[in-house]
Amino acid sequence: MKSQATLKKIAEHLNLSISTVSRALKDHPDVAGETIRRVKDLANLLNYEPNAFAVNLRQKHSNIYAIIVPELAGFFYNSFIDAVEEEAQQRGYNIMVLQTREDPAIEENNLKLCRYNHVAGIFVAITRYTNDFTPFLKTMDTEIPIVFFDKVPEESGFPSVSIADEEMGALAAEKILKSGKSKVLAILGNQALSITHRREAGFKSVTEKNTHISLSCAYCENETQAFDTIMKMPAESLKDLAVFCMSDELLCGVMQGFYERKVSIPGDVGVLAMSNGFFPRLFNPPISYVETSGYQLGKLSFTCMVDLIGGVEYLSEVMLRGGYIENSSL
Amino acid sequence: MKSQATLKKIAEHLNLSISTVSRALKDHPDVAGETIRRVKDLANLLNYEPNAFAVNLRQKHSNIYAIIVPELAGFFYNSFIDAVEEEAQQRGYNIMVLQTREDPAIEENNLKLCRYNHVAGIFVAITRYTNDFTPFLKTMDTEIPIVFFDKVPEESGFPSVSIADEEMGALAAEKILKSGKSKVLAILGNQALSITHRREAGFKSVTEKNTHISLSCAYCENETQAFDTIMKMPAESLKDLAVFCMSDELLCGVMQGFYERKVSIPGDVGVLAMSNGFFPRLFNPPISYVETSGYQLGKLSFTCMVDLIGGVEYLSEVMLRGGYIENSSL
DNA sequence: AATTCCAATGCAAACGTTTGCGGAAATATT
DNA sequence: AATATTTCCGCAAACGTTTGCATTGGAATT
Repeated sequence: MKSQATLKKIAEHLNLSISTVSRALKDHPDVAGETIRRVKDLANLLNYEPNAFAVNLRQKHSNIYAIIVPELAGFFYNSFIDAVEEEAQQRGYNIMVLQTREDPAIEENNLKLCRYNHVAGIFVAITRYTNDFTPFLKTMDTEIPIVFFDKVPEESGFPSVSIADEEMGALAAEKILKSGKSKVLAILGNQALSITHRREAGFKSVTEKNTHISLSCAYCENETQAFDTIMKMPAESLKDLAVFCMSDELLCGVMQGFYERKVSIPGDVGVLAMSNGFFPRLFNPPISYVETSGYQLGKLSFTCMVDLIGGVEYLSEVMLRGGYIENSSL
Repeated sequence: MKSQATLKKIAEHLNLSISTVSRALKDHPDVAGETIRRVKDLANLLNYEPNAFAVNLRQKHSNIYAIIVPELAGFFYNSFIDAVEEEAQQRGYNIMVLQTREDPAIEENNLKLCRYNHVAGIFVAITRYTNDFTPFLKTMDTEIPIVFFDKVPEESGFPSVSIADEEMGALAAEKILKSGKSKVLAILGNQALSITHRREAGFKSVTEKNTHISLSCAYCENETQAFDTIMKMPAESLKDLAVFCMSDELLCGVMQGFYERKVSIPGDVGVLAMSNGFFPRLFNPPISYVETSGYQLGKLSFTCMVDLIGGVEYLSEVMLRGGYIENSSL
């Protein structure tokens, strides 16, 4: 039923003008206290709720921030979203989450949706296949501020917030060396991704200094490939080995492989991951990890967004550091 | 910068009326082919994109569906979202995801946002504390169709799509009995939730028929409580025992407990869960489970939504069945 | 008593679309 | 050659707000 209540209807009921009603509802000093009361009472009675379309059309922007991520699955982005949502709520903004499924075409479509809806701002972690940034430039042209996070464009110049991947990679390598294993295997992600480059570079910067250990690397697109990598390893190499997994997804694959092959951790093989902290606890033994906090990344990204909207000109590329959480896998 | 291109500007450039431009862009038969071409060319050149605010204001609804869930973390809702998104994309709709963090106040606020933005429809899994449904009724009053899924209101009368919890609970019990263990422990969720009631009822309907086994139940709010439950069990009870976990979250807690206490699975203790299938693989050994597919639930919910919009009057409460996936934990 | 001032309200334009209706020119039908 | 039909286009209203600028009546100031 219920043709929605509008300012117009309230105005007619009360023999007031639309403008007065509008102002009354926002406690504008120009309108008499008595009138404000009457208007608000009736508005309540009629369940009046402003029409966002009209409001936004008038003010030319909405109070919604968009977060675009490759995948919702996993726990990293969720904590990021939590953080951003907290900040947004406080300021009366809302969050809309979009996922790209690692598909640049969907990513482009999502950006379009954001433009179409004039969102207040966009937080985006790009897909692993994104290399054409014109859709982003096009969006920025419409004055919609964009903050890249986690998966950020390789070439700089965009406002971005990410993990200090090199440093964290180096930290991981140091811990791995301390384990005293003679062989090291690094399970890395897609080679096309800059995040892989950076973590790898950091990791190698440390291992290369120690010539007595032998390092091998495997690049895995996903959990299954990580699993296969472990399954295909000759048995003798599964001794005196330390494995570094640069992501949760890879860790999951690796651990399934180790379970399957019944290797003893940390006796024969030591394991260290980079993670948000959710998955490492699930394994037996719990996995030691270098922490990459999505939550903190979210908080940081939000302040970056606020800066951007405030007109800060220097395009900052912020880096976030995390610590080492020791469990019993190394 | 960039004052956005509008119909008006295009019209002025081409000495046409706004209406003709509008129609041209949607290939209206009333406008000449030649004109259509000219309009579209210029629109492209100027990067014209319609203003959603204006469009929506005019048509009184948006092309966005909202999905409201208690938590994004975990994998169940993600697969649900995937499914709904697939269907929506095909029809030119988009999805906006909102989370309530199990807080009815946030839930109410999210509903408000949906009303405010006149979304095309809402899919909602209610929080575990939701018992006042007036915000939902209020929303339905505004003609926004709502489909409840997974966590649905206890009292019927709302269009809802959920797992056939009783049946699945019974199936789980049957499998557990087949394991031949003499003791059974059921790790159940919050007692206030109808989902808990239903799964428990189904489970008990089977176990009660077999008087020779001893069943105990533990109600756990979260992973930690499940973990604690296991940790507090006397050692002697960890023999000849089968454990049923009604959710992934609880399974995670339980398995950490078992790891910690070094119980042999399935030798001493058998484990069976209800799950989407993601987590069970991660454990050692992989856990057998009764499957509850979020993906299928999503597909089903969408058709339910379409029905609802199509004006189907009978308020259906659809149930989804799943099979048993045998791994090596029981 | 005339002037100024302020408090309270209304007018009207604007935001960018969509769409029913009507009109003019061109074409087809007798 | 007159009428009927079709083809193409524009007018104007409507969607629900917000807001700069009047306007009104009455109180305060001279």
